[in-house]
Amino acid sequence: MSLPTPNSQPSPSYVWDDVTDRFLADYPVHCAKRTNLIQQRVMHAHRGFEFYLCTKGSGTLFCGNRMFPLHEGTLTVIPPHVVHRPYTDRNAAFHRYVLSVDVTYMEGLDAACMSPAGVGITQLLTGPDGDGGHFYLNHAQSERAMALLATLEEALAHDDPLKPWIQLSTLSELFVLIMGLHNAPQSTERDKSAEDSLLGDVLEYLIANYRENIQIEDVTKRFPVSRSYLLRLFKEKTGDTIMRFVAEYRLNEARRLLAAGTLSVTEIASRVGFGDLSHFFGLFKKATGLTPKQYRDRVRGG
DNA sequence: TACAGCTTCCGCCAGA
DNA sequence: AGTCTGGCGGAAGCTG
Repeated sequence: MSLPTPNSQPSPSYVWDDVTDRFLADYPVHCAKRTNLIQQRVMHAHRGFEFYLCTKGSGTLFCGNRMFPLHEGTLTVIPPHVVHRPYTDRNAAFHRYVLSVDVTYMEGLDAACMSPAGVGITQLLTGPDGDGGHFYLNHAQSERAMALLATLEEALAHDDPLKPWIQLSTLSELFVLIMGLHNAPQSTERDKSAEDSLLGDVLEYLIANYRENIQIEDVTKRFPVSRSYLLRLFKEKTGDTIMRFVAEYRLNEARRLLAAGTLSVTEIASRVGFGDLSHFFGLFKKATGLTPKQYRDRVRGG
């Protein structure tokens, strides 16, 4: 993504999903098949890689500044510090493997194994634009990826003396599989519908302009579809309305600035696009349970 | 895809 | 001056 900071200034304050971070500190590699409803329904980021293989159902994954369709056989690589959020129908089954790998583990792999060009797996998986990747696996690739993840999940669940080796071998094969997908870029565009393309453009516009006074009318004028169609499509694909999406994005940026900088609350509200302070305070408290100043004091105090 | 009518919520303002 | 709350009108959003 091209969020302003994560990759250039990794800051603990930016990574508000510190639950995952603490978990990864204790368990650098974690893999689980999940069939429950998605719990994490806010935009978040953490310091580990996340590999997201959808095995049943459908949805959408907001990742960086892009929106990827999720359905059986899609695999998404989410690099550290990239803000993401899955959206799925709350009433339909959605199965996925979620593999998390801490950066320290990846750095260990880089130290042990470097390509002839001097490029490590961390850099390869992160990709040139820092956004990771999104792939459509064919049946054989999907079956192989699922088998690897199932083996890894099983190995991690037991105290087997071979656990580190199984971990290493399954991850290695998975990474090689992913790098093969990287080298076949045409497959990433397969099945990409006009709707997904439009939605991607809309997201790009919203993220590029979130600091401005965005109005629905400006958005609908910019894209060659009707207002009602755009609102409906956005809600259907993301689960959020356009203005809620923008508000959430602004709040995330405000949290980062509150924790990281010395700007006043008023200045931060203005910088992230909240023209109205009372509205900012209201939304912030609703999202965090704290006023902006309380949030800053708490984060910086400990 | 467009429209209309209704509900929700954003942004302006005043004030603590 | 900066932070925060609450009321109100209009814009945004939802749905048939």
